[in-house]
Amino acid sequence: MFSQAEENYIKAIFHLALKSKKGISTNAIAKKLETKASSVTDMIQRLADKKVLIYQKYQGVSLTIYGDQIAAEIIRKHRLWEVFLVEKLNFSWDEVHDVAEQLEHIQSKKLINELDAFLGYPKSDPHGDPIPDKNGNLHQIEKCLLASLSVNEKGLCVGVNDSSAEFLQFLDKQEIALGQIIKVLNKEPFDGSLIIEIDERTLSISNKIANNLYVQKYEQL
Amino acid sequence: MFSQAEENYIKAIFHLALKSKKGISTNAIAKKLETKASSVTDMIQRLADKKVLIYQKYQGVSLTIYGDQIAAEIIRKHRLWEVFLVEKLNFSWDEVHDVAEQLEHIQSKKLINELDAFLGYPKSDPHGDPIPDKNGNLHQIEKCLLASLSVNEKGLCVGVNDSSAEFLQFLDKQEIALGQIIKVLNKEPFDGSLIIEIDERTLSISNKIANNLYVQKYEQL
DNA sequence: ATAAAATTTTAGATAAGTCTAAAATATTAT
DNA sequence: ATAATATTTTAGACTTATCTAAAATTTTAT
Repeated sequence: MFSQAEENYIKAIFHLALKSKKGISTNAIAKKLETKASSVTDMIQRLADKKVLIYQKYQGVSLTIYGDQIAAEIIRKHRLWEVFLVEKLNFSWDEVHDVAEQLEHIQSKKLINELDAFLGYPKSDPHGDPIPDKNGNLHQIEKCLLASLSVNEKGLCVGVNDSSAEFLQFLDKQEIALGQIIKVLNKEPFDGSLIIEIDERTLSISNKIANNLYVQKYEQL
Repeated sequence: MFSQAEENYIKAIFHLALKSKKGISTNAIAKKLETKASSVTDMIQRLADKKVLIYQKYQGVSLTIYGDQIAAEIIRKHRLWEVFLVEKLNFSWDEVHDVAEQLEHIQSKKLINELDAFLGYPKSDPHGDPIPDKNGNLHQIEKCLLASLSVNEKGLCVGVNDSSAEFLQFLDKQEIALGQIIKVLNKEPFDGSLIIEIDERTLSISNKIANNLYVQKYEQL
């Protein structure tokens, strides 16, 4: 059994490890959790004692298989609760995060498995991120950034890279949603912006937007 | 904002106050929360500083109006979650308590009000206890103990006094459930046991059982 | 290769919440 | 009314999780 603080560290390290492959630095964890490096050192020493991660002084950490398993369970809970909030309780996709951060710490195997069934065993959360199954297996779908598509390629909008409320609200305002087909009409070399066709509309989107939207290339569908 | 520990104290004091009217003693709180009297003294001093309760050394405590309000919110959350667990997630009424104890601490006004709507604004939880409304108003229905009925009186089974898993499982085994009509056929003066008619069956139940089942007298229906 | 800069760890402090043991107060019984 | 008993509070200690400031180590730049 882990405290909420411990669970937050485990989850943060798991997310950081997805993007880096190398040992996760103390500072990276501190930044992610908005805390001080010294606090991180304390906590990772404790988590190392509990066999959740491997730690060598000054060399950063990496989760053990056990640690990965725990992280997957927390992420499963977080994402299932997000689906629940959006599908059943009328939350919008930019409102779910803080509440899911709380709900992910509730301890009850039955609760989460029944919730999974109640929701119809969803495969991904409202932001397109995959939901680990009961055994912690995370099935990543084949996806790429919209920015990586070439002119005239089409993609199915399947996820967001940035889940901040600002970005999600921007997408809402532009009526860009998961499940839509996006075709790249043109790419501007100067600033990396894209002209896209979506839902029979033509839109211009910045490079930053295109680098935060995931699509599944059309030929992969 | 209150910590989970503080919320647990507030709720415990609220429940104790329902049954006693006088100031709630340190020992009573310690017993209810399975902790030590010295820990209780520490905590009630902190809660008194926060204006949640009135405290005079050696004289016990009583919640302020503010404290009552907070207690009602926590109880509202607890009971709404219980309804959710039973109605949507296939929990039985003897399984909900521990999970609801965790869920009641989740902070989100929107969450709880949407949950309330999603459940169809239930008036009582699976044990027949009333659910406070948004404003903390608790609408107690007219009810009495089954043991207090006279021979030949009928009552609608509306709640339990003891919510322990053992008692609830006993009721399940005997197929006694809320919403059923119970008629008292006979009362045994020697041990206080009752012969009752329920669901076209005749049952003998002990005095202890009859003192833990709430009914609404037939003429009040 | 060594100095400067950045990162990480250690040491010591703080706050919440708990505990045990001892002291203070209140209650009960004679 | 006073002694015995029970309850409550205080004092001091412990754990978790955090912080600041200083020391240790690693990385980077010249």
